[in-house]
Amino acid sequence: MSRPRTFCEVSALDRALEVFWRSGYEGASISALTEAMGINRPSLYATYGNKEELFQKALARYVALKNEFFQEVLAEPTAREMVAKLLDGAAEILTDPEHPAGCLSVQGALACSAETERVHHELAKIRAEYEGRLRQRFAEECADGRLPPGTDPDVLARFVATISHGMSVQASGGATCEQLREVARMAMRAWPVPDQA
Amino acid sequence: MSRPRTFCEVSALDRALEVFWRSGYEGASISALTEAMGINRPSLYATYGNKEELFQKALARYVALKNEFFQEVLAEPTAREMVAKLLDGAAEILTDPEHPAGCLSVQGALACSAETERVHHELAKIRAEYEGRLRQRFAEECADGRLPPGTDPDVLARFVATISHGMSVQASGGATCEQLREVARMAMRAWPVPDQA
DNA sequence: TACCCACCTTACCGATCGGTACAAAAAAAA
DNA sequence: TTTTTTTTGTACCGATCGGTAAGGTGGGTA
Repeated sequence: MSRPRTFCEVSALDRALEVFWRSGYEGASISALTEAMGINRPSLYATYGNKEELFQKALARYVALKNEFFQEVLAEPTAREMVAKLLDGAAEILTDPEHPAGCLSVQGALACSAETERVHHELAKIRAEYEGRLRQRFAEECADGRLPPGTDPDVLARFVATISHGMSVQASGGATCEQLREVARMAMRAWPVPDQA
Repeated sequence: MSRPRTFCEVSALDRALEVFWRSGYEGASISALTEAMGINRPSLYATYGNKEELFQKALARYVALKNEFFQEVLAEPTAREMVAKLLDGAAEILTDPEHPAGCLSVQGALACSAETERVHHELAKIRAEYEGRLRQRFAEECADGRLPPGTDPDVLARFVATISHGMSVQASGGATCEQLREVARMAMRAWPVPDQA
C-alpha cells in the first residue's frame, strides 16, 4: 500500500557506511551522507532515525561482514593457523582500494568531542568483542593442551588485537598490503612455542 | 613596551594540546580550547594564528616531548634493549592518567572530513618519521652485524611502529598499563634471533 | 476514476562552527 | 600625567551543524 521507496535501504546504508569509514563519525556530515546515499535529508531521518542510529545500523552491517570472515578463519584447525590467516586477511582488507583504508572500529571515533562519547564507547565495545572472541578460541586450545602450557589466552588475544588495530593505523597512513603482510608474518614469530628445556 | 600578556603562552599551549589529545582535531572546538586555555577567543587568534596553526604548535610541542624519551632509549646499547624500553615506556605513557589515553599522532585525526586532510597527513608524517628513526637505528645494527643476517630493518621498524600504534588504540579502549606491558613483552618474542641451524 | 497514504522536495529551525571588528582597559614610554 | 601600543572582553559575522515542518508528488487500492 501507498508509495514505495525510490531507493534501496540496504545499498544506501552501504554508502553511508563508506562515508563513516572514510571520515569517522564526527567527520561525516549529514550533507555528505545524503549526497553519497543519493537521498535527501528527510528520507534519511524517516528511514534510519538520526545520525547516531544511522551509524549504529552501518556499524552493525560492517560487523556482520567482518564476522563472516572471522567465522571463516575460525574453521582453521589450530589457533596458530587461524591467527596467521586472520592477520593475512586483515592486511588485504585494510588496504583494499574498494574501501577506505583501515578499520571502521578504529577510524570511526578514536578521539571525539564529549557529545560523541557514546559512539566512542560503542566502537571500543566492538573492539573488545573482537578481542573476546580471540580469547575464547585461545582459551579452548589452552585447556586441551594444543597451546603450550603457561600460555595466557588473555595476553595472546590482546597481542593479536593490538597487531590488528596497529595494522589499521598503518593502513590509514598509506601502508601497502604487502607491507602489512610482512608485519603479520613477523608478529607470528612471537607465537608461543613449547619450552625446549 | 606596551601591555604584556596576562597568560603564559606555553602553558596555555599545553592545555590546548591536552584538548586536541583528548578530543582529536575536529572534536576540539575553539570554545573548548579557549575555556581550557583560560583565554578568550581573540587572544587565541592573536597569539597562535588559527585553529590549524594552534594544532601545529601543540603537535610540535608534543613531538618534542616524545623525542626526549626517544633520545633516551636510543642510548641503549642494542636495538633489542632499545625497543624493549621503548615499548615498556609507551605502555606507561599511553595509560598515564595525567594525560588523555593513547597517542596524539593516532588520536588526533585518523579519519576526518575533507577539510581536515592536511592535519591528517601531518599526523601520518609524524608517524612515518617515528618509523623512520626506528629504521635508521635498525639499519645501523644490521650493517655492523649486531642484528642477525637477513633481518630487514624496514620490516622490523614497521613492526615496532605497528605495535606502538596498536597499543595506542588499546589504551584508548581502556587497556591498563600492565596489560600493555604484557603485549610489549610478547611482541619482543618476535625479535629476530640468529638461525640455530 | 477517485481516494489515500507514505514518500519526496523545499525551505527552514536554533545551535554551533571557525573567525573577526571594535572599543574599553591597562601597562610601558614620554 | 599624558600618550601610545597591545591586549582584552563583548558582541557579532557568514557558514555549517544536526534535525524538522509542511505541502506537493506519485504509486498502490478500490
